[in-house]
Amino acid sequence: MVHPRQETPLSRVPPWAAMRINKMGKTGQERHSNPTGLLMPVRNRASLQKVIILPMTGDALEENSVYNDHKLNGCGRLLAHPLPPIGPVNRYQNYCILFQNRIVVHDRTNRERQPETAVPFHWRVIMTVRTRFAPSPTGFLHIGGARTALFCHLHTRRVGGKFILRIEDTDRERSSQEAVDAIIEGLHWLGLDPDEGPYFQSDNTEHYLAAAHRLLAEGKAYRCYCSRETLDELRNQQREQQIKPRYDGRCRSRTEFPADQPHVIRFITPAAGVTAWDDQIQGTIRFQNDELDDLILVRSDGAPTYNLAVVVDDHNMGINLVIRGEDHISNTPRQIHLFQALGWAVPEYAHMPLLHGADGSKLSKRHGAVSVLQYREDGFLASAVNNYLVRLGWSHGEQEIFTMAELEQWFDVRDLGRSAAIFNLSKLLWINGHHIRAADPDQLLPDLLWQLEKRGISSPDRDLVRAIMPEFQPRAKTLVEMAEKCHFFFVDSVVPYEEKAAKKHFFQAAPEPFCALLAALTALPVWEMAAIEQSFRQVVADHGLEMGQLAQPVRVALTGTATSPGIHETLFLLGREKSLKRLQEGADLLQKTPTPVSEKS
RNA sequence: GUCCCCAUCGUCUAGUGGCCUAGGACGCCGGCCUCUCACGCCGGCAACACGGGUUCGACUCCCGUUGGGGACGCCA
Repeated sequence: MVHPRQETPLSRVPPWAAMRINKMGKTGQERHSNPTGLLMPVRNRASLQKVIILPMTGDALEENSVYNDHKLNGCGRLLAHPLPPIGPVNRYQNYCILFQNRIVVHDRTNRERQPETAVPFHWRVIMTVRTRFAPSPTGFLHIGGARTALFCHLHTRRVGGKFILRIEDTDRERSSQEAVDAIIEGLHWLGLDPDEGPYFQSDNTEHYLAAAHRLLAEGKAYRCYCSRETLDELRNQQREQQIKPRYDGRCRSRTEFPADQPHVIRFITPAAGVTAWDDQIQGTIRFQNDELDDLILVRSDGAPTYNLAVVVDDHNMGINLVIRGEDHISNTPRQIHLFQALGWAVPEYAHMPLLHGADGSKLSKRHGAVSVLQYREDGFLASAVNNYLVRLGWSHGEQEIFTMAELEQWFDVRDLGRSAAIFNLSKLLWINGHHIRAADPDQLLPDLLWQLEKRGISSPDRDLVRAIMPEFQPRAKTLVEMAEKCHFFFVDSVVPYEEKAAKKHFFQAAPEPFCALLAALTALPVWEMAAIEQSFRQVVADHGLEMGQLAQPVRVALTGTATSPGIHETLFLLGREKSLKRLQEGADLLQKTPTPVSEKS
């Protein structure tokens, strides 16, 4: 049985066909049989790498020569050269040209044939997916933004595309250099460095204004002189009437448009009809055009607005896939109108579900939506944060733990679910623990050293830290926790002991076996694991004890706490000098304190 | 209020009409391992929002209701 999705008519094969096929395990290319004269939409020239025509027979088509196409008069002007074919091509039969935003495939000799009798041939389209992450530098990179960037990055990796960083700083009041730096550093930490950029919208103001003035000249935009007060009043009235607040277009009917009086430039939104697109995550989304008002393109201070800047940049930068949060869905029809008014190709859209806080609303500062760099501070691994974020809305069988390499191979934005996910710290912790355990100790070393230094241990012994790491990897969910747990290795003395541990495990111990162990270890010729274990077991056996009866008080003496790696390992790693010193301190304390067993009753 | 989107265990998810007595993961509870703490292993609790259709058959398709979210700026 053929699934409906596979029945897409060839004439409607989307430009990201290459990507879709890729998902099936191919290499980003595929053959299709087409009738001749097919118009295949290509979203944006910049995205087009090459088109390869593979007809059944014939000679090679000449490369780089210009072919005029008279069949398409009225559609626009010829923009492109023929695309280089590979394989034998009959120059009088099949060729293709890039015409505006379409690839036109022709078969001259068969021009008069009916489509059903036309000789089919194969084509391949290889596109470069270009997507962008476009944060506004009004604050740090938070976890939701990081997720968007991650999805952009992963998706482009799989299809060999480009991931572009664009800083949307058209609001100069609220933008700051600190925020720009924080965003770039945050992305870098997560391993999401862009392939291109950062580009700054503040560098492109002239392009936006040129586009706005072109629309003005073409009668697709107009000057609006309404004051903010007028607009506020209008909005309030509309809210009272319980209708959607929007500009009523009153300045459209003006007869005078003096350019020297304070005004904004508004876009003339189509009054009727429907604007729809096939969202790669959400499916088809439709808006009635009469729901939309005339949006502002240029502010009264002459600065362009977001919607204008986005459209101009997406076009100029050759963006053909926009991956962004679903809070942008309502901007999309407006942006599509602008693309159309400017005669530009509309990109594909993928609106991803938002990340929510525990209360189920959009993640914000209120939820402690802190900078991603705070997660580094808190001892999380970038790979774990990425792993966690990608599982919010995406899955791959029953696998939970992923490496970046796996994600770059498997992630496809079209596999994302459509419902919002709630951020859940305990699962992040679990994943982080996994990544810590799986990590190469050498890779963790710089971060753990950093965490130790933050805890006041100046220049910790690098070799020692490296040596103890494997003991602590399974015992810590974060590097902060790891630093806490191995802290005792780096201090001069652990006295006084942690109260609870001392009371429960230390002061109840008998001094004799304790001192016997001290003596046995002191007598050891070499400080080796096997020898330490041997001595330990001997003392335990000699005094007729259980392991724990000696191990626990020793552990307290060594670490000041009731928990640590295995007691032999701890002794060995702590080293002869420190171990014996701490055992001696312990022995002194035990002998000074006349067994206060009765205290507990 | 209007428009748009969403809806499976507490949370993240699998599920594309019969493989579902609904699978996995986190968390939680119990156990095993054990010198402590972890790790690991075994087991348990726990969900298809509701109501109508369509169908021999609905978690899956359609409609409605309810609930949740988003948008409605001279912010992005």
